[in-house]
Amino acid sequence: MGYTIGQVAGRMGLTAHTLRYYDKEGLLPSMRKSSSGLRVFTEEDIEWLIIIECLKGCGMHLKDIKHYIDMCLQGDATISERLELFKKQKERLEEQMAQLKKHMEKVDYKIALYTEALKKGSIDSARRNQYLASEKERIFGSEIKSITRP
Amino acid sequence: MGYTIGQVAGRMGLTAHTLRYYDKEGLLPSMRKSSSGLRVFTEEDIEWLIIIECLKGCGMHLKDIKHYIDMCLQGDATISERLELFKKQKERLEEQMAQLKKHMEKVDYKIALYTEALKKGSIDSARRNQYLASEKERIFGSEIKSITRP
DNA sequence: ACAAACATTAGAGTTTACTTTAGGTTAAAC
DNA sequence: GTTTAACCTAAAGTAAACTCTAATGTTTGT
Repeated sequence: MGYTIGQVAGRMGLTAHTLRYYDKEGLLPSMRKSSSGLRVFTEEDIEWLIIIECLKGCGMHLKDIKHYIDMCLQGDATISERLELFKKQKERLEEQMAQLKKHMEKVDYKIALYTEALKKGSIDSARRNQYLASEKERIFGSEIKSITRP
Repeated sequence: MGYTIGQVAGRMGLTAHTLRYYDKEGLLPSMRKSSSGLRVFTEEDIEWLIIIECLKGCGMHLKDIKHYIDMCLQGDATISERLELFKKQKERLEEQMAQLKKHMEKVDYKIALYTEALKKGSIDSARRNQYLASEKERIFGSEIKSITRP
């Protein structure tokens, strides 16, 4: 009673290759093989896969997922550690979110600039040079005097 | 009159390796070398670096940055294409943002679950099994009947 | 004039999460 | 009973953006 790797792959939206890879990486602790060496997926394996998908859905790396699985196998003693893991993950996500927002601001600025340029037919080089000058000032301080273009 | 690779690297917060890599990838179109083969960074090179940093700050891949630089070199004729590039980048960022928000929701759920578990000393296996069951239903439909754990 | 600090190159290595390939074994269908 | 579809392993390949190595060359300071 069980599923073949192909059946599970199809159902889970993964490839058989990926499932073998997960197995090799120790993400499927309940995996068993038939006498002839074929993987037989049971309910338990599928549950682990669902957990893996959930954690991937948290943006977690496979290494951390592996660590989580190992902790699960150790039982309730690791609950606080598992909570910590998710808290750290939340921090990571928040950082990424902040980063994305900064990126978005820059992109919006560029879109505004180029939308304007498209109207005029050429980019506003005064504005462009002003940006470069201020960045140079920020990065090089007073080391650079000339900020004009050759 | 110019800067050495080490000076620029230090000032820009990059390594000399990275600058050589950028040069090799064609991201520094104005790079010149001294008679003895050493890179001499001019104002213009630094301006390109500032532009590269800005675009990296938009979350853009180096390949797209290279493309952008090539378009800049072609002048005002490419303005509308450059605008398109940033609009596409904005879409990409919005997608990533949506993804991150989904991740965050899942992580928050896990934190709630484990915070509760920590209080009780063990995880709520009824709740856990309910989640697994609903996911299995979603993924496998009616194919799986038994949803209990061995 | 010579050492220390800094530069050069080509090319190999790193990371993550797969994906592909090659060469074979097993199971299902007819 | 044979073809074919699906499976196996081990190992190499991929992408991005560096990062490092080794062997060598150049510049600067004393």
